[in-house]
Amino acid sequence: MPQNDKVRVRFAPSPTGQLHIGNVRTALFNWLFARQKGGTFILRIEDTDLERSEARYETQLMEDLKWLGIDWDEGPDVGGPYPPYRQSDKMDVYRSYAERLIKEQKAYYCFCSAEELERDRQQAMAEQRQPNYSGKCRNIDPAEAERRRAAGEPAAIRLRIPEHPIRFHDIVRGDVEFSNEVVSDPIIVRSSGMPVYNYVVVIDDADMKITHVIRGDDHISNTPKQVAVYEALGLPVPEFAHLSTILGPDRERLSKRHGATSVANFREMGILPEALMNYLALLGWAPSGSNKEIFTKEELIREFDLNRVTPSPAIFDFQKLYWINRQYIKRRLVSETTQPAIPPSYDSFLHYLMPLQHADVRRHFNQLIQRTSLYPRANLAVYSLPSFIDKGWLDTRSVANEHVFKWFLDLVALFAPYSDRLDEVARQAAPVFHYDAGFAAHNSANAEVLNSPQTLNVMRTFRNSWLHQPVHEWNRLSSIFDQVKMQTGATGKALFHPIRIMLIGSHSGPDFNKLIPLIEEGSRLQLPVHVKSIRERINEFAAAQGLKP
RNA sequence: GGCGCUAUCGUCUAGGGGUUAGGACGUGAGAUUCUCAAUCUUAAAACCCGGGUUCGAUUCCCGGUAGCGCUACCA
Repeated sequence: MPQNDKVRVRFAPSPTGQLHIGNVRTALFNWLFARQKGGTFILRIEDTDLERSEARYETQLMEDLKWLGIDWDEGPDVGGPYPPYRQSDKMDVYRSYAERLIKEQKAYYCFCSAEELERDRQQAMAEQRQPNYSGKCRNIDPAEAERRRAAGEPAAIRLRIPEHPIRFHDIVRGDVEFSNEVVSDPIIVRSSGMPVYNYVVVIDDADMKITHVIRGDDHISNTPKQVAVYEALGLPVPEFAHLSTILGPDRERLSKRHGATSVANFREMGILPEALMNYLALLGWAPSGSNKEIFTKEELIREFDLNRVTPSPAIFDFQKLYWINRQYIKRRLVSETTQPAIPPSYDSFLHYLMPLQHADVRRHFNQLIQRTSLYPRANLAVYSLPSFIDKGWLDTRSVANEHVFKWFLDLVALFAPYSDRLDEVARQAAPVFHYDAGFAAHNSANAEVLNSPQTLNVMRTFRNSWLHQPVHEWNRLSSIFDQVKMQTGATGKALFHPIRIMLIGSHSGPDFNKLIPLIEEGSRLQLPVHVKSIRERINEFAAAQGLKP
């Protein structure tokens, strides 16, 4: 075991699909451990399965990690002292180690066919025995084996498992021991010449001087085989830490049918990266005796402790993630308003409010417009509105657009605290963009308010006050409400509910002091979807309702 | 089937031989702003079962049960 050495850990995903949240958690724990110990965090791409590996997943995986705030010191893109960092570039190394093992008789050629092996396995299962390899080729004379190979007979290479129990230490689970009875000689190189995962992973980890192997506990049963490889090769065995599985609400391994499972999914939902990191860190780990829930990245690095990681599997709780996300959304909004030095512009929107990449911002804007214009009787199938934003609209930082962005900023700032996911903002803000007077006047949800005795009077009075105010400055807003209050005697709900129905079609919604200015300002902007002014809304409502002046 | 891992409120967890078993999410109730959301207060809610060790076990040991994983010429 490497002593006094600097910590070196690695995250070794296969680029076969979207980065799964369980793997992200593994990456995070490796990274936190490395950063705390002042060690090295390595990214290695495990693409020995050439059939399923794709280059695009490799790039995406790196982007996902960066988005989350995880950086690496060595990897396929940045290089490092122990290249290559992609397994497919390393085949000859694996082969030469295998030849060495054969020469030292620690491994041997196996001529059994796949069908033969499968038959043995089935039989063992039927007889309720451990399905081990029979050991048939174990004692074939090396010279004989060479002859058969030369004759063209296909052969895999198997490792000779020692005759004693294999034990290793696991930081999360303590000492683990496997009887050699249950670990039968594993294949390390296929008859095709392709080496097998359980073998290459050892060589890679040893070559890269990995000190701690932190990975998912689905590897725990493989570990004895790997330890045997270390020992056969005479390489130092690292420390292991096997992290528990993340489950869905039904206690099955978290998968797509449970909803979001990839980093990309969470990003699209408007989960902030720091919220995701915070939540994931708390899934299977908690600091001693602490009641803290919200941790900055720095706090996580300082307080993380591999020894305190829980061995039991954890169910992924979306509700708690959303709650944490809300905490971070609020924090962002607060820091935005308490830092007046930052102009409320496109840039600040990009960098402070929407923690998203450019493409994401564009998509969120699009969604905002798309969804809102469909409200309220939405047919979600009709989801393709003009993608005006893509046409460089966002990139043109003209003065006019600065106003638009400022307005969007206010819009998001008004509705974001109502949301625990950023993608919810669009839905919340819908009434600003879409106003349907007929719906407002006849929606059954509004019936109770509409039928109450004071309602008509309040609506009429508000309408008159508003329409006869020549200039509606925001500081006059309260005086309008005071007027209506005085003339009708209505207060509280009786006052505000009818007016809100008239203006946004629903009796509940944000504070008028913020909402009305926002609507008025929006109505004067050149937006792709016209925001109806208060005046327009009042008039349309009156027409739909048959309201007389 | 075999082997392995795991087991504190519904969920994430703290704790630990004697505790009113703590916190958070969620849930219920109340307060509050015109409403909803948010916020605040508050309530209900847990040591898987059986043996052993011990004066005492939720905590330590053994067994059972259940869940999950592995059982490949996948990673």
